[in-house]
Amino acid sequence: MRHLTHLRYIDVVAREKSIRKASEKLNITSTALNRRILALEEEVGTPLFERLPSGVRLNTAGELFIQHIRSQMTDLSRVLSQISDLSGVRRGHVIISGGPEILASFLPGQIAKYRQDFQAVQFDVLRQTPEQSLTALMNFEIDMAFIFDSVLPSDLDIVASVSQPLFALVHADHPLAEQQILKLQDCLAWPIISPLSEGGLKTMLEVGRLRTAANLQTVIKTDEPNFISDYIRNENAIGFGIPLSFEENTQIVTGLKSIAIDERDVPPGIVHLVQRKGRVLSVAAAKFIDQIVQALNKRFPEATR
Amino acid sequence: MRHLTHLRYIDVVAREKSIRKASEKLNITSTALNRRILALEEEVGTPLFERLPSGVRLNTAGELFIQHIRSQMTDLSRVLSQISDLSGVRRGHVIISGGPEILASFLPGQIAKYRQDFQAVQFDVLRQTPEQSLTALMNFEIDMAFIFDSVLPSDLDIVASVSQPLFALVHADHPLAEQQILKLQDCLAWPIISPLSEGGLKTMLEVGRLRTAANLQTVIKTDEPNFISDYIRNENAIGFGIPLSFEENTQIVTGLKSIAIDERDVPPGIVHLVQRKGRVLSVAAAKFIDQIVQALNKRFPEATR
DNA sequence: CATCGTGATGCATTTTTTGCACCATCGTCT
DNA sequence: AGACGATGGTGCAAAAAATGCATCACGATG
Repeated sequence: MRHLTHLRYIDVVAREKSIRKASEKLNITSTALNRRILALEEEVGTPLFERLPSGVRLNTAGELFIQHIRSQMTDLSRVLSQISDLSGVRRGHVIISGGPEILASFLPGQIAKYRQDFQAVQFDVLRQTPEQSLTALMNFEIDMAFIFDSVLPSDLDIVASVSQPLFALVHADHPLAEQQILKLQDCLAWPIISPLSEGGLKTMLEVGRLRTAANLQTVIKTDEPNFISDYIRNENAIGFGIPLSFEENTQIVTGLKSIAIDERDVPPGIVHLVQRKGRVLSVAAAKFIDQIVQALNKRFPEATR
Repeated sequence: MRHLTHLRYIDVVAREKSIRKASEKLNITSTALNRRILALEEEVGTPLFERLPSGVRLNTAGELFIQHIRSQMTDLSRVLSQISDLSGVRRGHVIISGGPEILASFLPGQIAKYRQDFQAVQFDVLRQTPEQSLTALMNFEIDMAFIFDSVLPSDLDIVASVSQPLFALVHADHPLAEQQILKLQDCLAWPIISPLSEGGLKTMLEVGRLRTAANLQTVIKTDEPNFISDYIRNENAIGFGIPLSFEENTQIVTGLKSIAIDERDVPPGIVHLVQRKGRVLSVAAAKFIDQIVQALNKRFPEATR
């Protein structure tokens, strides 16, 4: 798409903050790229970049303009997606980001299910912090994001929210495995695998620790649900997670057991599925969101809204 | 703007429904234009126009695409307006449409007032039926429209609404001129100037006629407020209009008098100021809307919302 | 059946874009 | 302090793209 190419040039320069770097990435000479930018600035009537000895940087006008460029590019790809949808085959590209909690069990399953029906749809799955996800959304870099237990700015549309209580994860042979519900105090006797990054799970557990004065013995810090699963098969440790990170009936599939933590000890966190406010997604992305929402409603009937 | 030119080509072809006609309008040969379109279709991967012996017509994909094009063009001009606003001078282009009732007194006054502050802003004022206004809004041809007493589709944002009771217009020497309020029956003895086009004023008057069984003697049909003003200076006829079409104190300026019709005879109509839903207007247009809303609130304190 | 108007196409020409070599400027490292 | 390297900007020739002219093929119209 010739049109798109022109726009992409500016976009890459803005991202690379250097004409020469960008020109390499785009496989053209810096001369050509430089001239395009000068020509564009001429047309707009005002410089869009500040020239620094170390490269270029967007000025205010440039920020405004690049925002428009990016919006145009994603808008165009949405339209092309709609057009290709007219001929029957659903093509498209869906870009999603989320934290480690969300990338483990639920999302891969949903994408696999979606791709059973629409094989021509390609997915990009990014692991990002909530802050990264939010700026990526605003820069049109991703279509949607899962945000776990974080404050949301007002320029987002919340597509779905699901309440996620804290669960302890233990081996099926663990002494606690037969409990229906656990107090945080019950966990004191065993080594703990606790979350590493700030926010989300870590905050939840922190709240619990303060409420119950339970001094948990952390032996490992990690955010990876899969690492936790594998580890507690080897030592009688206790890991923590939210239902979205694990299979619906953990024990059958993996020999593990997930046990709810008493909500009086740890109040549930909330996972939001968000998109940029007012943005119209491609057919592929919109349909995928439909599926996600449906799946959430089915699996967490009371916790979803 | 080179970019804009490319897009405009497609847009004009779609409007003219003929490559040759469009090429004349754009001052290029049909060959060049034709090739551009073929190239574009190649890039998109599917034809956008149906070729007919009488010209071309957009197909479904084309409709989708042209919508995107138009949205892009107006979006771009908005961004450029914002950018030029950064340097202090407010430039811009505001396109407004409305029926004859709205174009007479209120709107010219408001535009004049706005241009006192911002001389670099250019206005296009179109006279259109409500239906034309609505399609023009959806096609990004106009920034905002005044719609008088018509049903509004849901893909519009109503910026302001003001209730407009029916007024009779008479010469200052007319026997009825001293009345504070008129029943429709009072008008039977004089020749009537009634609205010509369907909708708006005509509907209001029709409702009154049915309610009161007043058989008004129409001698002239016209929609032009200025014609009505001029005519009733010459014959003791009665015209009708809404406050927005006339000066605030008619009698002083023009020797005419406007007298409210009893609202039990004719319920007031509503004038809506609308824009396309979700569309972000240029700085110039947004500021103008602010001014309009403020002016409406000031002049019709109870009738505005 | 001739005529008119439509979009498409081959080819020469014009315009635009690109690449190379080089310059001026500034930060950085020796 | 001075050499070095990286940055964006520019003159000029080559390459590429867009344009215009003449012409074709097709269908509607009178």
